[in-house]
Amino acid sequence: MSTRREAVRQALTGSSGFRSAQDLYADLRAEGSKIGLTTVYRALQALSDSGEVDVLRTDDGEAVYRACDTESHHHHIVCRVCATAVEIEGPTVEKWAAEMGAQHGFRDVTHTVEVFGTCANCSR
Amino acid sequence: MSTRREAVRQALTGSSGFRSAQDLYADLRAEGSKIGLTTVYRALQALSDSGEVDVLRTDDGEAVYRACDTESHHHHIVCRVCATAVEIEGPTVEKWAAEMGAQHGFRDVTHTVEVFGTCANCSR
DNA sequence: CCATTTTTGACAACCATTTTCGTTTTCGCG
DNA sequence: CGCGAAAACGAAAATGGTTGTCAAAAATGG
Repeated sequence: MSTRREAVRQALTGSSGFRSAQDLYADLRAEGSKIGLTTVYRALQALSDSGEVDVLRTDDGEAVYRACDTESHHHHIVCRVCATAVEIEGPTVEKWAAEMGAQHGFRDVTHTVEVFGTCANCSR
Repeated sequence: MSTRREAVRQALTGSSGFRSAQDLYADLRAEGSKIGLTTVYRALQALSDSGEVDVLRTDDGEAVYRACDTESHHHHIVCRVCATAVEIEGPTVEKWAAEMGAQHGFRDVTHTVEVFGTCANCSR
């Protein structure tokens, strides 16, 4: 169902790195789609609710989305220049977070980790 | 100088955990201060520029601030109910982030880590 | 085909944050 | 003190990403 949502998913999958809703909207319009901004937001919300995409907030408060290859819990290392993201795993961090929680009496501990850097391409 | 900025700093220092600009504004007004919202924002921006407070974004895009005890790099574990924050250190994570960066050819690697949970008090 | 439900998109509403701008306060200095 | 420049302030308006509204359009299924 819902061709539109599919279009948003593909626009997201087709580009590496984190994209904002407005970015995706612009992309789709540029391709000739008559999609509305509202629908892009709705699609992204649905996709993030179902866990198909990751969401995080930039420092200026914009929400950015990314389609992930794996469904399991993982993190990213994002290039601060070109926004390319590489998925990374961190058993170390997972364990550390859990330990810290226990140590301070916290329950149901979750965490967000984002690593930023300048990728090999962009640092040349 | 700037009595107002001092008032904001104290409002922030006086309360544990992360507070939003609007929260602090409400607090100050409740205390009888005639401070304006604009000034609260300006003060918080100045304080964060000078590194005296930490800033991060909640999932709904609001900016929250916290006065930290130490000036060195560290992270927090935040109660998702009462927003109380405990400072934690993570040599493990620092090392891990650096390693991951090197491994994928990233330079100037930085990272943000936030741990959330329900604190002992609130989980009762 | 028609009725019902779902999806869509233009537009208005929201709300945190920023800008603008005229006023007030602070500060340096005679 | 007293005065003028500079900084700080606050009210109100503007901004901009995101969400809500609602009527039209498309899918669904008798």
